[in-house]
Amino acid sequence: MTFPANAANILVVDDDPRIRQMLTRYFEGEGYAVSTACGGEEMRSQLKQKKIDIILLDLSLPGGQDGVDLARELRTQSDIPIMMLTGRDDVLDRIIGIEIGADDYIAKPFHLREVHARLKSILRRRQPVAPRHEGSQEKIVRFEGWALDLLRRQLHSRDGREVELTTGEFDMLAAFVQHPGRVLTRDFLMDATRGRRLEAFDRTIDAQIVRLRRKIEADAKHPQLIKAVRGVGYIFTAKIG
Amino acid sequence: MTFPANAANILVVDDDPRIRQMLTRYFEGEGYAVSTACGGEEMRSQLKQKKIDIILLDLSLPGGQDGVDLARELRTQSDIPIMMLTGRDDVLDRIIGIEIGADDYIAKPFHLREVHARLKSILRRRQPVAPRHEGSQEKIVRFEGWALDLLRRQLHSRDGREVELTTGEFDMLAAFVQHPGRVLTRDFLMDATRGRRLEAFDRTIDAQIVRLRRKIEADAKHPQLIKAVRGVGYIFTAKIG
DNA sequence: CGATTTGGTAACAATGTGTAACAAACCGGT
DNA sequence: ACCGGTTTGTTACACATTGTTACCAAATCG
Repeated sequence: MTFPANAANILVVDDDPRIRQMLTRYFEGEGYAVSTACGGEEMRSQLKQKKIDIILLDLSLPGGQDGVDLARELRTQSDIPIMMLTGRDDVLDRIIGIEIGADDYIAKPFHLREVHARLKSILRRRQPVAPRHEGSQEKIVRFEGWALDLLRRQLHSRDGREVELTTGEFDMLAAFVQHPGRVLTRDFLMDATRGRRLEAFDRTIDAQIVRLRRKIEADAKHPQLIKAVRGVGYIFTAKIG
Repeated sequence: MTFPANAANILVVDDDPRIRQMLTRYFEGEGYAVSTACGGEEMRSQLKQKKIDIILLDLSLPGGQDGVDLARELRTQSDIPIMMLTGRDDVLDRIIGIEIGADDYIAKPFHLREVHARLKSILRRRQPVAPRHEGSQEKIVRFEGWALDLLRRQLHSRDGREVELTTGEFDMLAAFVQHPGRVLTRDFLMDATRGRRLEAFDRTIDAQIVRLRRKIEADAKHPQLIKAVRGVGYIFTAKIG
């Protein structure tokens, strides 16, 4: 299942309630889910309860454990991205933060937009996009003389010749062969092939269907493989071999 | 094999040529073999070529990777003793150095005799350590007739001939073979190959992809190994053997 | 059967990638 | 420090792909 980048869960760990509130307000406004903790104890309990995607951690916390300790502790247990918030813009602070394993560092006072920008950057580069299919073994799907290689993203026709598919065409066809004989809604296809939502009056899917049909249907006027289901979406009607 | 402490191979990593020269002259005068590097790149290539017994490493290096980064990287790959050289005698510096895994720490400006004394001390401590177990495990990845040696940073073609890759090309290919069948975002690739962030309108990755393709794709016009995924990044589509 | 809705498609706009050419940075050897 | 050869980053433009709009035809409805 995909979600927009800003559906991420943020955990803010800072002893200053004003900072917590500021960050919470801002990021909730941006569509994130925000949890807060004022110290290590609370942080641990939050982490146990919720799936946190990134932690904004104050470098200097009161009490026995400051941010450095917490960050180090976190690193031994998980690889949740950490962005350190610190009082001064000091090279040494930065070195410490990065050394501990923080993914970024930002000095107070900070601009919320900058925090947001960096946070997005971290979330993006942290992990490559989820695989579209599991395993690196052979995954070749055959139908009506065609052979679609899901790993190599290649389509071969009956005579073994490769038919080049664009990114979008391949993703679309892959979605179909993985759900043969089922009606796939435009919403579903949009999510599967573009990872986006379908807007009102959006003909993106239809246009892409036309393009795909032109490459794989014997007679694009009378499609045999991909048929429209009026008012719903499309269905892949070939038998998978 | 044992050797007299003075026969040790020293690698000096510092961007300041005066420092390099000073240390080289002195230690060569004392009977050591001295190699130098002014940055991370050179350090790695020296380490590949020569058997190094101890590294004198400047804490603050210009460029993307400073001494802290390098020390951390080194520690993940070997246990060669490291003596950090740093600009100030700062407690924090010391803490950082030791935390990274440096064996000792000395502030500039230093007396050569003191460096020598500490160096001997470290080497004495290290003597009993078992000989390096480099290559104890090969890391060779095969795909489509190619063989990529991740430790030696070499690529061999089907007929065993070596194809020379630049640093950037190798890093890029290494990132791909380690995540086969996954879409890698430009952000991810930038982080993995340059350790930097992707700027807006940054075509660095694309340019590097072109260069890599020219070396490993049979037909760069119709890439089989590295395919673009529109709007996202690239995917390595070969089966890893 | 005419009105209305929905899908098919062409045409074009918007966006993204491929690539050459050049500039900048880097490296190894004086 | 300087120099020549590499390598990498940037820019510009060509080309490819996708998104949007408009219009037509087919299907559906009353």
